[in-house]
Amino acid sequence: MTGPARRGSRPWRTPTEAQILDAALALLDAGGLAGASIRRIAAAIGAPPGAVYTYFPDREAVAAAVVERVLGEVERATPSARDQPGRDTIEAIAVALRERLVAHPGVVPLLVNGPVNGPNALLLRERLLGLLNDAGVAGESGARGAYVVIVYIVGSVALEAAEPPPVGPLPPEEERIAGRRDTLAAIPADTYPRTAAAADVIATWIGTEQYMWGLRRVLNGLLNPALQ
Amino acid sequence: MTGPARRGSRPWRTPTEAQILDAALALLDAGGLAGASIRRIAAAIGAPPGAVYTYFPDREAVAAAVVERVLGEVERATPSARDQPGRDTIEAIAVALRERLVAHPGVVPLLVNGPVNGPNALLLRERLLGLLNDAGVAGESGARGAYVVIVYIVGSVALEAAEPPPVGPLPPEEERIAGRRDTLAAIPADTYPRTAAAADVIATWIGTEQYMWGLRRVLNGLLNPALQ
DNA sequence: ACCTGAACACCGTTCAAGT
DNA sequence: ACCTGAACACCGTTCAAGT
Repeated sequence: MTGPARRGSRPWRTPTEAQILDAALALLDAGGLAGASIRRIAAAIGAPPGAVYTYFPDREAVAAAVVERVLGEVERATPSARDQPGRDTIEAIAVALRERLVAHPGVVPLLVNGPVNGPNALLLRERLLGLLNDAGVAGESGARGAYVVIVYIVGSVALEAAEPPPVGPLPPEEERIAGRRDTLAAIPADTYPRTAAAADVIATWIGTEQYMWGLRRVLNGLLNPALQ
Repeated sequence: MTGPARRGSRPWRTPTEAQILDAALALLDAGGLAGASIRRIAAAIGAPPGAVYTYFPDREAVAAAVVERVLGEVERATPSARDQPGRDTIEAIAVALRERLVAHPGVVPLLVNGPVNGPNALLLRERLLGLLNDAGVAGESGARGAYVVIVYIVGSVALEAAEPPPVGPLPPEEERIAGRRDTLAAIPADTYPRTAAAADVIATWIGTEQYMWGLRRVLNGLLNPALQ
């Protein structure tokens, strides 16, 4: 933090830093992790590869900044909303996180390839801790419950983004579910009878309905006093 | 499937295939994803880089085979155990999966970088579907519930393995928790008051106790008839 | 028929040499 | 003081040339 304080809503110190992150995100969206090389990012902004190292120490730092940018979008998409119950706001954050990350599936592997420690990540964690408290779960249970919610969100999005195609934007949800249904239809029912019987539901595992279904059960398990 | 049928308990057709996977897993353990290059794998078995392509079409196929090998260890570590309730066996599988994956943290990113579709993965899914059924949750709820369990396991392990150091074996759990406690102690309490207040619990998020705590709540939410 | 080893088109990162 | 562009040490993958 040697530069001047950040001003207004622009989160990056220099135009070039923002240009690099714009280019990195666009390349991640278009070509996945492999497409977002330092050399291609540099080429996209018309600079030699080495120029990137004026602003970021290494590739990992660029990745971390891209994650931070996307988490910032989630932060801004879910205003504090102090008037609704904590549980509803937790669900709103979970929905916004999935929505933003599925919109940028190339970013998802970055969540898992290294620690997520930026200010926006810390802010989301802080908010979740408060919301669990608002929902009636305080102290150690609140802190443990917040992590279960994080695990559910990250795990869901990671498995969803790991589906083919690994590059380019994800097709619409119905299309991906239809593709899974086709794949599942080829599974031998004699070897995997339960899978075959449940194929139509398994096809929808990566969809919004399953996400909300699971989120509600997870929150039930966390927030119901009878189950503590 | 053009080769001869697989014989006995050896899951790989040729010694060289097994050699490649041994070398890949050892390199993943030692140096993470970046350390397990095709060229290094080939060097480890004393072959030119191109030799790997006699057995695997590309790097992704090697990665998928390594994942399959680790999932096979889980399969063998959790015999069917038809005499205990479904819930207990689900917990046993969840424990075994985490144990095997944390032992090979370099394998974890592979779970998320592409689809996991091998026979051992399908077998684990099949077993989970049956166990949810045994635990009293059938039909659509059983199929949805199985995925929530998978999401919880994969999400937990992914976040745990994403902690530094990204290469080499993970230090003992207590050591990693102590490291997290030190990091968390540096977080400004005025900006993140709830994080600071809960720091000692947050430090343990990556530990066995949190994993079991969350697993039980998740299963409570899934298996309790009153919450369906 | 099979495998090798060289080659191709890339990487991330560094750093002397220029301005 | 800053940036460039070339260089270094790597990649994954292909394939002609050998045996």
